[in-house]
Amino acid sequence: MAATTPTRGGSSLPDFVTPAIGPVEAGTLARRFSALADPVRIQLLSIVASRGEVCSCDLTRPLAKSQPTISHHTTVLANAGLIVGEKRGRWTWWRLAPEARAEVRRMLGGPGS
Amino acid sequence: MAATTPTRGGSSLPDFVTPAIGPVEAGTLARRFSALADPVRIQLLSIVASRGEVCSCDLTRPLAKSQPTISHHTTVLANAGLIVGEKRGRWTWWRLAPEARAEVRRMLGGPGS
DNA sequence: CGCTTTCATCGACACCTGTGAATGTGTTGG
DNA sequence: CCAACACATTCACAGGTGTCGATGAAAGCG
Repeated sequence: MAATTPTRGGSSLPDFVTPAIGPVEAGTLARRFSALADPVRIQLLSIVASRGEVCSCDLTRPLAKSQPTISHHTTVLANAGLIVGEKRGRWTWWRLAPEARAEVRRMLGGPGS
Repeated sequence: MAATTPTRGGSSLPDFVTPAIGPVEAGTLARRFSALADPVRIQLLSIVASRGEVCSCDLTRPLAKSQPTISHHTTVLANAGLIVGEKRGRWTWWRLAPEARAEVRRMLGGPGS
């Protein structure tokens, strides 16, 4: 027999490996990571994080994207629970979601590399 | 005048906001998050992290995916620098990349929620 | 030497996603 | 009121991505 045989029908372990993370939680995590898997959204989050509060009209120029695109990205980030928007007057002000604030700053400025 | 006017052509700040994260670094981060933006890869990483060393043939059944699909996901994770593969005999053994080990465990088991 | 096993690659398909023009909705200001 | 503005929504399209069957390459086994 080989030195170290992969888990076939071995008796030491069940037929299949029990994942430490189940499919449901994996989907939740993947969906959250998907919200961060876009350069525009990373920069958008970075701007919101650095300025505290930003309206959409202040995002189109630095991100060099059209207004519908910016609106799309803010919606994605909001649905992921990373930012929250408040309509004041005719502007929508975006800031980091309080619950995700620490995590976002860790993701962006943390030991990413 | 409105209470708080968005940064238009204001004189207190430059015409456009300087993002705390530039486009290049944003792309790097986004690419890394893209590798985690899939439920199968999250579970795959979780299995590798919990068992230390796994060969591809031990992944097809718990993940309920075909062999080419597993090969695709391991390639993606390896290209992202999250896992490393070593060919021993006819099996390819996967384990967490040493540089990314702490980060991966934080991503999966950390205060993700 | 064949035969099997393990994995990677290719090709094809369905699906998802980022993008922007056009349009709609609500608000402000004259 | 009506015009201008900020933003969301709709629609359409190009490109990316997950998936698997088929095929190929490399390594062990009899």
